[in-house]
Amino acid sequence: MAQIKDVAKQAGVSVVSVSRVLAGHTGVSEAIRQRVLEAVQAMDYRPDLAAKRLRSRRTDTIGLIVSDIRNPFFTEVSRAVEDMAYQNRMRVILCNADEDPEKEALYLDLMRDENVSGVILSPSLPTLARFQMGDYPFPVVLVDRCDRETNADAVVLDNVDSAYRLTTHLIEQGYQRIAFIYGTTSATGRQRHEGYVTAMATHGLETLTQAVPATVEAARAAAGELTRGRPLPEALVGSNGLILLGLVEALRAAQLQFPEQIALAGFDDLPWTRLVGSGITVIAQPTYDIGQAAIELLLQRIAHSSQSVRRVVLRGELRERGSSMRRSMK
Amino acid sequence: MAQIKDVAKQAGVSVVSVSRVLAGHTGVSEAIRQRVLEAVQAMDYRPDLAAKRLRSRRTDTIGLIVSDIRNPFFTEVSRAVEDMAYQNRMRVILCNADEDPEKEALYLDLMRDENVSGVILSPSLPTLARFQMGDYPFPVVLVDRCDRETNADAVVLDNVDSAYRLTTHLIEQGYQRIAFIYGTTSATGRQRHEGYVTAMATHGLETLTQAVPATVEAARAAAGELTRGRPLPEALVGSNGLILLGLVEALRAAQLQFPEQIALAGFDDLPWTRLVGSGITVIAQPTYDIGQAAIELLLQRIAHSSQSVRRVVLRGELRERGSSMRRSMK
DNA sequence: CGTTTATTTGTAATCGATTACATTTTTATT
DNA sequence: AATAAAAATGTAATCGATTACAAATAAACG
Repeated sequence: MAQIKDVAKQAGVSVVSVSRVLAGHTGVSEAIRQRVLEAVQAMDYRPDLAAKRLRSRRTDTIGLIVSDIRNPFFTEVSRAVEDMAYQNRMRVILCNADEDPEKEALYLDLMRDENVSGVILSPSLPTLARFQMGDYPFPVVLVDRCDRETNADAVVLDNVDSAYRLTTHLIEQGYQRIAFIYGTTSATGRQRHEGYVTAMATHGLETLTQAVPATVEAARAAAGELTRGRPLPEALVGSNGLILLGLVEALRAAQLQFPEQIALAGFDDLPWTRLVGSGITVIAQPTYDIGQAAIELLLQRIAHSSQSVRRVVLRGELRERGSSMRRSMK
Repeated sequence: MAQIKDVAKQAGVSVVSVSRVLAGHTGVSEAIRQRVLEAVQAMDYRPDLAAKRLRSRRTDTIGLIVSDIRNPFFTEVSRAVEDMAYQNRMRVILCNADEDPEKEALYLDLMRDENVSGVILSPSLPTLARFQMGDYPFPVVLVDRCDRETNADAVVLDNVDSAYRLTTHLIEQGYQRIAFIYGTTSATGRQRHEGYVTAMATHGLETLTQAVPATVEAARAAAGELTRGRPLPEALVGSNGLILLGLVEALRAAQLQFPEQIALAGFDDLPWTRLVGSGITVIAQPTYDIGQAAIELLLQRIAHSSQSVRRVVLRGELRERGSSMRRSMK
């Protein structure tokens, strides 16, 4: 493998000149620049990244710690982050914390070892609660999850508003006994719950909620319970894709037709939501945009470590699906 | 940040001793070992990875290049690879090639720059066709995709057999006009097609196939065409999860009930396959096992670069779902 | 007990780039 | 044309660990 001194010899210049050309520095004559580039081409020279990182004390690597890689929301965010990162000549180390605060801590530690330039993190509740800017030797941008108190750069959905709009939409369709099943694992569930509560209160309706761990199984169990209650809820709303999946399974198990006997709605526009029953009305998240915004924030923060804290709030899009059975009853 | 010489000073030993203790070398007295470990603890010393990698010429990093991170198959494989890698003190760089051979080449190049210890790759067709062991300065293990000629370590599903079993299952249920829609983007589609053809021939049935790019849209279009043909096929089989999704959409668009008017089956046990209609019979892939096997192969190859080439073939599991409408007709 | 051998420990060189600083060359200015 | 200022180039030090090799210490043996 050719190294910088070989290139220098070939081009008849010193190693610094080669280094400067490759770093895109100014202050190097066009003649030398050409000779160096030729030599680099001819020898197919690749700088040794380990050496470069050691001396320059920069890794140009960012860490992405997602809560659950199986959740399509996060895979889409990852895709965006990866695309943007490589466009900016940065590398990505992807870590999947599986909603486990310990794994999260472990990976954050690892990021320190790797001396990353920055981290994008979707924190679990305990981590979020403890989170302090400056706890880490690298900038951190939160995605998907953060709360009012959090003092950190973040990119999130307008959870409260989206849930409010979704709930109001159902109410306008004539539904009144609307139950909300939400995940307690993350801050998003809480916020979406808040929007639901507000919407119900605004319309003078009683709330009916179930807080569960954000898993398909827990949601199924909770929905099973709700469907055995009387009077039967008129609609069920799930706070994310996994929970929504549990709800569908529960309705099938209880042999309840939707939307005829009970309506369904929720968050995350997963491919299957248009295929079950006559489709499920959902709030779609701009996942790619979220990832993109996150890395933009991070790159800005890396460049200007002391700029003011920013929060990017993206709007969820209501996608109405299925027949609106109750509209006539309004 | 503490560095190795600080630890050495604190422990009253030389830097080599510290290095040796941390490397887990033998030939270091218990007394020194203890003193060093104490100092390391006390100072919260973390070796500088860039320096370590530069001098040792090893990165203990593996590259994982998947064809499409949005495909749940690959996210699950990634999860397994990541879990196993970190258990073996290795890092993972995840890259998503989006089924684009150019991106694939780009990432393989990047792996060389990163001086990775090895790579796990799910190759696109062009890359697979050109693939030669020894083309890369690191070992490569293929996953999901390889063909008979490929001379490389690989972990794959028994695609031909699984497709044969799935098709035979349908035939035994009384279906005869069975259409097979398969992706042309990867080797798996071809192989599954082969299993289908063999099963049909064995039972003296005529084949009916559509080769499409492996996307939801293409599958939907192809299925639309098939459903407009007369006589109507009795069953549609999709060669992977994305195609299956396209088939479902096409049937909905054509207002065909399944399995009453036309049956559906395919590959990949995605969560929604049990929720549409009365469920879809599928071949489930042991995704986690595939990832696990891949990294095991890779670690072995890294340890013994000249061992003989291995291919791990895992068996798909038939998961029957939905009512078997035609059994009576058999 | 002296000599050989094995085991610990330490000194110095090294990995391959970047950066601080010094030097030379060029350009601008009077 | 002489001098100051700016630009281009090079020399040497450096990043923080590992490894080759040498030296010191301990164990083994006749």
